Amino acid sequence: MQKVTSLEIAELAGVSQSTVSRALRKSPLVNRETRRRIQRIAREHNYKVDSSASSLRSQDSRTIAMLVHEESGMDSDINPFFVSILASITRAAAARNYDVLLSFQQLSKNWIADYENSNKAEGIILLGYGGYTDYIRKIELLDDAHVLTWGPVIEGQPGHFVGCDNRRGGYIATRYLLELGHTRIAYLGDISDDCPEFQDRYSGYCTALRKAGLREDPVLQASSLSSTHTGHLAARQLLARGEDFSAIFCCSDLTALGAINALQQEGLSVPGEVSVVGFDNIPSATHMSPALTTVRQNTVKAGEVMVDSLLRLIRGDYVESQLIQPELMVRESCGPS
Amino acid sequence: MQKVTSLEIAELAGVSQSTVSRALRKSPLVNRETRRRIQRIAREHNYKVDSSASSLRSQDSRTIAMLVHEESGMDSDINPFFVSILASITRAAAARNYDVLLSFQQLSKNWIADYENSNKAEGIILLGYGGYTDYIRKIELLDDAHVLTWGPVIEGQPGHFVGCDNRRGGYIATRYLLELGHTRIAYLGDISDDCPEFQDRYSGYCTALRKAGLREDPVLQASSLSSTHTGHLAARQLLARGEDFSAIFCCSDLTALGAINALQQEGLSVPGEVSVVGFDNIPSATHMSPALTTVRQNTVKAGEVMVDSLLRLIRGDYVESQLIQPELMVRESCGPS
DNA sequence: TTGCGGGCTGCATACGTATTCATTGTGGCT
DNA sequence: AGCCACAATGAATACGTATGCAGCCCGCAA
Repeated sequence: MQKVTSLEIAELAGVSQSTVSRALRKSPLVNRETRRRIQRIAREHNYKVDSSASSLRSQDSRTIAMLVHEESGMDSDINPFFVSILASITRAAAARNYDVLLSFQQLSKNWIADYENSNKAEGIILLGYGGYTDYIRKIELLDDAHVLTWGPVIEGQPGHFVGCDNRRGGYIATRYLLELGHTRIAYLGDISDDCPEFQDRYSGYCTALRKAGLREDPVLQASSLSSTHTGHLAARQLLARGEDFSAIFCCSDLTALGAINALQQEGLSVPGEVSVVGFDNIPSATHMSPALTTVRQNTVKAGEVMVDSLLRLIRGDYVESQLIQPELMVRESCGPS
Repeated sequence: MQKVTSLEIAELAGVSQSTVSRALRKSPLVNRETRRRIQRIAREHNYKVDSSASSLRSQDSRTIAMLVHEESGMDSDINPFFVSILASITRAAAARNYDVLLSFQQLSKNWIADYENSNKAEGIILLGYGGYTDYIRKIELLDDAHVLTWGPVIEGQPGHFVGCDNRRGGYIATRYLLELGHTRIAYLGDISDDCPEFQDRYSGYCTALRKAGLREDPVLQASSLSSTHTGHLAARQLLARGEDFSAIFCCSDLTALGAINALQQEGLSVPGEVSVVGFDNIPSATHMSPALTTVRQNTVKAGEVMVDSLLRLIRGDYVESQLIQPELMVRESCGPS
């Protein structure tokens, strides 16, 4: 059983190889009936266009690369949020007839050469590089490659980014808690430069507080990354301070998960004694108890926007960074003050 | 800025294109110093071998496809276990200089044609098709493609599978609970033909019980898939029956997560009043409270075994289905009877 | 009748690399 | 000196497709 080529299909159909190629690419040049006949024969013989040959000739691989950042050596908890967005990107690409190469990478400036110069992919999507925007921008400019990053969108900055409107997310979450009557609202999340996205969420939180005539209080903030572990630790830290608070806004759902566990361990009920809002709307947010009220990042839309933007970038069209608007998903983890 | 080819590198190095090609593939035919010079020049000019051309000429794409099953239309909770194994496969492939094409697919017999006949990938790894082994076997035999599936390994059956020794996993989990003195041990998990892996875990559970002079009791079993949602429901169902039990063996960690939530909601403490063992060792098992005692499927090893087996399959070597041995991770969710 | 345009199709070629085969130079051995 | 083995390189070609160009046929108008 050896390889079927367009030449053999051509012979079987009594036409030339050119016509086969044209027929299968649905060129209007070839007669409709001829095309159908060729398609039928191709199908019957299980023929598929050789993608290497096709890519080589047309200089188009119809493939994009998706690089997911991973800390060196860590067998770490991959954030379910990234899994959602990764899946969504993959589906969006498939819907547009693009294949997706997946790779987990540590930070390095070589993947551009590796993927684009080798013609393996037409463009690259970066996930999990939120903390390295400056670095990304430099590479992107230097190698003028087709790179699109999920991360914080900064007005007027060069580079191509798509991200959630984190300020607004932090704002609507906090406003909701304020509306419920809470005034001592804690924030669990890193606020250093390393996590610009969390910084933005915090900034939205501050804005909401100030609009309500309140002020953020350092004593009600504890650092956490996006993991149950750090969420748990941060909540314990907060409790250990003995400060009064009736609500917590968490920088991510995983953080919220860890925090709720810590609270429950201390005998505090959620939402009875403490209200909690998360961020991300990971799938298990629905299934926890209490079901988590959280800020939804629309991953389906995000995936589509990212793929579309990348394809425009590849075509050479002008592409602006885009903000995806979040929305509050009200569930069971919050109650009145 | 136009494309750099091996021909230009050849001119720059004062050699022929053949020599460049050989040098970059580290052929022993080319002189060591020549090779180094060529490598240096290639690096300096950011040259990368065009993978389309290379694949076309050598008939080897050095790519594998990873297909993840997804139910139609569902935006479902992707099991963290699959995420782990997916990541591990990707890393293992990268370590062996293979690229990975990712795709989420519904069940169809066309992907083999799509990936192998088109020369996009040399072989295919299937994840999440545990319930469709018969179907897979048929396709695999018909198209004699290079397909490797994560799923239940059945003695003497054709086809290429790698999977966890689920029977043993169920056995060691249950034996552990028995050793702690429990005698009324419930099982949460589907036991129908649709989930052969869960069937096997159940079978291990039964074996352990019988060895201890006990018997499985239908009243202590409730159906659940691998999700927090169904786990929650199954636990409630069990509680509603009013039967006495002091321990639960769950078919997956997500199930255990949902079950523990349900128990805690009912005011039952874990492990105080009920001991719980899970299956999978998903990352968050460590961070929950109580930290979950569970059966670890070694995803790192699984990924490597799968990639190695697939590559052997591609080379035409003989490949046996393989069982990965699980191990019990003792944490905090179990106590004495 | 001739000429002309439009609808299809075929011919020839190029994409960039890997590899077979031939060739060159070099040194060692008889 | 003559021969051979061996190391290193180059020339030429094939992988399978996509596409510019040329050609054919047919119908229609002049």
